[in-house]
Amino acid sequence: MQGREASDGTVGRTLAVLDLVAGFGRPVRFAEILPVAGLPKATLYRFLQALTHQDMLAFDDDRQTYAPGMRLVRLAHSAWAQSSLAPIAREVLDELAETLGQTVHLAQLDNGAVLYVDKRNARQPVEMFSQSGKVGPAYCTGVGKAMLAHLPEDRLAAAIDRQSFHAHTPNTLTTPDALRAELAVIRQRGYALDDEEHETGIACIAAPILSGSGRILGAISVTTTTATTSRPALLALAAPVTQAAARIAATAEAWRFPEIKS
Amino acid sequence: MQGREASDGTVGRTLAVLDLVAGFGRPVRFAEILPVAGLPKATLYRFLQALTHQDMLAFDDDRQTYAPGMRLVRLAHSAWAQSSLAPIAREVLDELAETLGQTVHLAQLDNGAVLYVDKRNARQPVEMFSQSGKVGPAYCTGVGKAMLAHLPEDRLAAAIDRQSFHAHTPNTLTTPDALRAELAVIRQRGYALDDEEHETGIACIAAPILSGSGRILGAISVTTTTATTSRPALLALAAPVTQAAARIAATAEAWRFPEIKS
DNA sequence: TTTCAGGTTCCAAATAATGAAACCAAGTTT
DNA sequence: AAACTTGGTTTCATTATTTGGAACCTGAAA
Repeated sequence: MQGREASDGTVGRTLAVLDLVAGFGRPVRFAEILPVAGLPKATLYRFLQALTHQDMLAFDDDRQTYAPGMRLVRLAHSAWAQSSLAPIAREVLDELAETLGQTVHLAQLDNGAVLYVDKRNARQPVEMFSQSGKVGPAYCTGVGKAMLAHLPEDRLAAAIDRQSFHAHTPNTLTTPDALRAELAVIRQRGYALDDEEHETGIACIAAPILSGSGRILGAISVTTTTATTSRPALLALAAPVTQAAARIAATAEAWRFPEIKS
Repeated sequence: MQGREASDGTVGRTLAVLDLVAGFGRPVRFAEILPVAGLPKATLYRFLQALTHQDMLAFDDDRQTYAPGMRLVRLAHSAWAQSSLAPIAREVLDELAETLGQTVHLAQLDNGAVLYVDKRNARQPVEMFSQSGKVGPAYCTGVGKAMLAHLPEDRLAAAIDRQSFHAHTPNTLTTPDALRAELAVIRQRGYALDDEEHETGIACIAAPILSGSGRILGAISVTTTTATTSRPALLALAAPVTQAAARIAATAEAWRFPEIKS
């Protein structure tokens, strides 16, 4: 549930509180935060004041609750536009979703968890509000495993440490060893499968997006339901998905090193 | 270009640097930030370190540049989902875009500027942060004027103070007085028009979203091109737009005061 | 009226932030 | 190759800020 470790200085401590408030997923009152924050009353109070004053939190006068503020939305726009793979992958994602007619996700690894940065819905009138920014587990999702498989050992160990290994379904991998074994297969084979490991009836196939130097940048996946798509049909998606990932990687490469000295 | 005034404490100062970096709109180097930050080298350095360590900024080792970090995207997801009007207005927006077949915007006022929190493109798929989180001027946009028109005097004065009054087109209102006169009309009439004031060839009609107590919550607009839509046709949209705004307001009201003690 | 819990403010001590200056590492120029 | 630059990082004594226990509000309930 926690997250950041070295809470350097006042800033770190304050931002931890911000995370905390955001983590509730709903407006919260002072008294609800106090026990979980592990800070003295006065200190927490000052932090909340500062964050509110900075518009990182919004305080509802009537209900006396704190919620994440709009400044974050503004800042996230920049972050999304310039630090995520989303703008780079946009066209490939459009095309993939179009030709396959399935739901497509683009994700990046964030602190051991999967951070979805973009999504294309099959066709439906969007049942969930925009998934960008949403986080999910790494050990039981296609994109998560695809990325973990290409992490250097030290970072992998750290990431595995943070997994909850909750058995969402009978197929969920519930031990580090089982996961590591699976990752070896994925690395070898070039793509990952989520075989109803997160949600029964939902399967997906995912491919890692790797930089030229082999660093993992992100992953994309195509999600299907077992009801509508057979196992062979799912495996048939391996080629288009890995190819799309490769194209994104190539674009990213070109993008990151544009100005080569003449 | 600046923004927050009372830079309370270290946190405020640090977040100001975050804004600064985000404001560049592209990865920046230490030396580029230093002159505009107005901080001693060592101090700026420490701030950047802290922000990077906190994942609010991402540092590119190769290119030695700072860019907004992914933690912001994660946090913004919460903010967007629980503090913006977007989730509340979603259905109305869908419907409005569907029936009118035009581009629809949902915006909120943020620090004197317009913050777009959701959008429906004429036909295209939804892209979250690509448009959400974007900021624009208030004095020359439909949603901006619709919201300014319902601001209490003190906040209005502060907001007007922050407008640049740049003449984007011949129709742009370029003085506080002209703007105030227009706002009176808008308040009276119930909706705002952007008559090619921001961009030639683009017109829009916008309606404010007001709480029961008359507080301005946000605004919605329908955008059209003068090429495809005549003036009368645009005015004909007033009814559906104001009605949609009213429905959003009603939903917001219900949403904000759900649990009345029994 | 009393009690109580959720909030807010005080203030001396402890701590963390500050920033001028020194330093380092790559280039560039002379 | 020695002498500058430019861009970034570290030091450290000084100083200002943060800290948090405790006192204090304030509105609601008993």
